[in-house]
Amino acid sequence: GSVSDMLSRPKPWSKLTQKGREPFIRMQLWLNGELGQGVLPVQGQPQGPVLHSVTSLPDPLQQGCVSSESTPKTSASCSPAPESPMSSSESVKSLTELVQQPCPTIETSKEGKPPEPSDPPASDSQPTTPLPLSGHSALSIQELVAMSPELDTYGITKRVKEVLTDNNLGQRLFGETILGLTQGSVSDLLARPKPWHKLSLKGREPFVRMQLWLNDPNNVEKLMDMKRMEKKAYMKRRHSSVSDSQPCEPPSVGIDYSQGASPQPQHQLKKPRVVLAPEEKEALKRAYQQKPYPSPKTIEELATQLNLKTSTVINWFHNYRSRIRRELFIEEIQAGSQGQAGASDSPSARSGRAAPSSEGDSCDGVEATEAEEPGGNTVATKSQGGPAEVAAAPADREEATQPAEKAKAKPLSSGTPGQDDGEDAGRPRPPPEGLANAPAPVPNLAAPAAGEDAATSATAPAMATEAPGAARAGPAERSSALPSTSAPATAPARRPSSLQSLFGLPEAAGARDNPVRKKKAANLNSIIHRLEKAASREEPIEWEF
DNA sequence: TTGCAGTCAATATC
DNA sequence: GATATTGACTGCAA
Repeated sequence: GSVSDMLSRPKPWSKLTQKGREPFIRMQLWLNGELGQGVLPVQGQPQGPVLHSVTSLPDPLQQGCVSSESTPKTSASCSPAPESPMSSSESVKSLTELVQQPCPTIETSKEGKPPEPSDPPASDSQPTTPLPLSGHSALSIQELVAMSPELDTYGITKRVKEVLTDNNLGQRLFGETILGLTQGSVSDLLARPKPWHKLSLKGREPFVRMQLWLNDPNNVEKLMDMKRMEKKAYMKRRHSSVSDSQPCEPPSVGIDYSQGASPQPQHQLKKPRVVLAPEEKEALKRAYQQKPYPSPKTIEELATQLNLKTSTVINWFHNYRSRIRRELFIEEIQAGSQGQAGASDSPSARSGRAAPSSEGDSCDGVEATEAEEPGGNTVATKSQGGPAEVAAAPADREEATQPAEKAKAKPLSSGTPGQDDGEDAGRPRPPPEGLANAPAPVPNLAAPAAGEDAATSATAPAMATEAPGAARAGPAERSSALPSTSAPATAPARRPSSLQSLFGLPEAAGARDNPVRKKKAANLNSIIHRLEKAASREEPIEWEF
């Protein structure tokens, strides 16, 4: 719809916002042949991200390519003759050269504003966001992201971590300066990188930036310089504030923002962060095990029973699903890189990193999944329960996903099945029950009733069948993979070698994770999702608590 | 409307 | 003080 509208009623450049200009830039690039069809599957990718940083570029940078000129000029200004469709390789080559230059990033931010510790990069897309590239880089980074060969995200993060550690550089500085991300995001990214093919274009950007950053050893030096400057600035401020006290720093925490120009009384608006109690988490996890995609009604009930806001419950499920998925990715990667040691190794590896997480909640799913398929049991337990059926298809015990948690739960408590909610033993409720003792009103999601079963069982077989071959179609993957799969899959193939040199990569790296695993995971997600969908549609039976 | 990706930012932990 | 965790939010797509 947007495309149609845009094509039929294009707004004049001058009336477009930066964001609004993006599509035109893309079109121009596409017309120029700089963006091969498959190369920039913008569509596949959740909108705009690609040019996101372009829009957020500091003006000076923008001028490079995304100038006030009419969009069409854009590419022209960046790259040679607009008419002579620069071959991707050529364009890439030029980009490469640009990129290879010592990244101006640091200087930029440095000059622009002394890295004031306090300055919260305006909420908007990091106006101060350092971009590792100069002028043209604005677009270049986008292009690079779109055209880059498959990168080994795991390897990149590993290297980055090493470099940061070796040089005693913090995630915050690195994130804000090089990636334009906050410390938390950087930490998450470094600890749990998603495989390249599962990343959207936007999601790939940080990795490309990291790779570019790694390519130039000088960058480390620059970052260290920045660190020094930051420290200096901090000391200065500290001193000054100590002497003249007041105005500056009381702001400390949340006030930074208000100072800017927010007319609203932010302090009051600030709502306290919700912190779920362990019992609540356990309860939610159990609910998740039973139903990763709870119906609104179920959510409502959960919220009521746990005395939480429904939005909190919803968010929790979203986050949990998402994070479990990521854990799974890591598993894949690790499993893949660690000499396919086989499933066996994963558990340990897992425990190594994920486990640490407190109750290891985050990994729950993963572990389970991995450990997986305790499958067998699931089947048994779930007798007729939805997923259970699926299990029927040996190959796909994947469904274990949900049960997944179980594995994890185990440690928690070899709980007695059925306890708290007076669950009936026979119930499919995942053995994990760790929470048995769960003090809280842990809702017990009973297994779907007959009705659902019917539905599920009906579907299951079918899916099972298709599983092997169509594995990748799994929903989980589907969504995330769609864009990536389609694009990257093809792109790398015909990608100019220059790109490889640019990224200093031997080639598509690691992502070649264990296909079997991938398949299983995809399959699993697919099955679960469908089952849930089907089950919820049925409605007849609600989970019992 | 729902689910997801990507993030932020508060808070917990090391 | 740095890093890890996690609830919430934004923007999209289907």
